[in-house]
Amino acid sequence: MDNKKVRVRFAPSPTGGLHLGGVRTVLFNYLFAKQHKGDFILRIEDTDQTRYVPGAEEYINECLRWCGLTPDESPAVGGPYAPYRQSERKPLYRQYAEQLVKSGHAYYAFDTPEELESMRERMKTPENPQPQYNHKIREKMRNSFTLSEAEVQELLAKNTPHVIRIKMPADQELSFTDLIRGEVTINTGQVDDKVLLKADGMPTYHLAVVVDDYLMKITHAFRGEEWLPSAPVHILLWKYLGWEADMPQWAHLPLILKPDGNGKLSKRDGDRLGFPVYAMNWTDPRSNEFTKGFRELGFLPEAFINMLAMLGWNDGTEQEIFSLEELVNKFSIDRVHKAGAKFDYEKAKWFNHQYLHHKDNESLARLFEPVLEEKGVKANPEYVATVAGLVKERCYFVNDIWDHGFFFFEAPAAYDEAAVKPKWNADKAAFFAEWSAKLDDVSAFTAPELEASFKAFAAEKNIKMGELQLPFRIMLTGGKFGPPVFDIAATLGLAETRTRIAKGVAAFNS
RNA sequence: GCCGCGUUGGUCAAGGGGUUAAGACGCCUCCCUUUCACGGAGGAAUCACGGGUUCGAUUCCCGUACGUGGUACCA
Repeated sequence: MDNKKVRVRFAPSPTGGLHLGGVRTVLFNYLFAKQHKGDFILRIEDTDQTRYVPGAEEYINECLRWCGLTPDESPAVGGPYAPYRQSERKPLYRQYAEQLVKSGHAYYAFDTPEELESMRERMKTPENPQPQYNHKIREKMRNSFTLSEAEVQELLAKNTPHVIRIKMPADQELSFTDLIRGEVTINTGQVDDKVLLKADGMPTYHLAVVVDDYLMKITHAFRGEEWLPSAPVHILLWKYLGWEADMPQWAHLPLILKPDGNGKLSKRDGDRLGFPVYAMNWTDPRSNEFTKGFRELGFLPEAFINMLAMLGWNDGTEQEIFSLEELVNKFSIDRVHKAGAKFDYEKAKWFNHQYLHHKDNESLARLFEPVLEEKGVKANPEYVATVAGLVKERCYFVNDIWDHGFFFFEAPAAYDEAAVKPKWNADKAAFFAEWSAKLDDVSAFTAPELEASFKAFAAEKNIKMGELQLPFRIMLTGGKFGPPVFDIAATLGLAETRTRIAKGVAAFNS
């Protein structure tokens, strides 16, 4: 279409934790930008002062950082189009709203909130349960259509609170091309005369996106599907302001839905169904309500990102595991699904499992370090890495390393005696005592050597391997779990293995 | 109510006028392993419905149903 540098933006309002769907929007923006060697911008849309939540912006920054989706321009790092916080751009917007009034595409409205409320009450009918301030109603309200020029000027001069609303055409089919949905047509009569500039002088989203996207030279605008119905307002604004040639291409992303149907996924669903919805832990500073995040639950950022990418997009092959870099290369907006996707936490866990399974032991050990610390365990990094390597394939989360390998850090406190005792006898007790004594002869304290020795001695004693392996495992771990027994013994080392055998034999004998 | 968007197994989904309609998650069976897992081999399970168009529709068109979003001086 043109060879302008690609510039996209993620424009959240700082009202709370960052929803998984928001992160996906960030992701798609980021992938698209990076693929086209373009810029990814973070713009904070804090035009609603009543909804501003302290800390939310920092939280968003941290989420992006954790995910590795860092913006090229943002309130935090600045950039050539600063400021990137709409509240700080406040003085900018009024002139454009006024320009629209002058050109006849917008008008002053002096209706008070109470008047609006009463209008809605009055006009409400079963057929029209939600009356809009539209081309019909505006004839009945207090605005620069119904008021004389003189009256308007007087009200303005007296600083009467007022808003500026767009004048939507009564009946005009407006079409545009959506990168995901193709041609979309909406009748302008269907949407109300949206407020552009609020009484407090702040722009609404509708004015602010258009003005800022223009000023910041945004080329592609990706946003959630919930914006589709108001797209005509934005498109008209681009036209009325005379910027049509610079209008970004639109892409309305499908929504992420509740797993059990009925509606878009919300924080509440996470609480209800037992999974996270926010990227990271979030505590609402007002209500003190705490919400658990993917990060703190043990998700790896690369797994989280990968999972999100596959929620609504695929590359047409059977590949499901993609690095960020691969995603940047392979992402294409026209392969984004049109329909909303129900979130599947089981699949999300599977992604994390995949990443954990294939992560190198040293990194895993580092991630596991805090857990060990919390348990009050001191262990050298090499040892932890070995353990991680042994148990990682059965872990979904980093924390699971403890559940599957705690016995590497502390001797079993109790034994699953029911699994051993029925078949326990003096021969077996003798076997372990003697084998334990022979352990010095093993050429190297490794799993294969140990197994060979164990096997040979079992044959000598004429006891089946199978009869011995389970008791051995239980001596070492306390129960029927863990990696292969000889790996455990080799990792534990000679002294510890011996101690545990002795303790185990004693326990089983009693 | 009105308007927009959507609809392939339970979920994510490939495909798109003629196919045995991929694959993944989950579930089940078996193999490996005398723990669990990993891995491997199988299995159950799908084109919302009705009309067209066509020699032939899951695929194109139109309806209906259902889902979902919007309908704020919130984004």
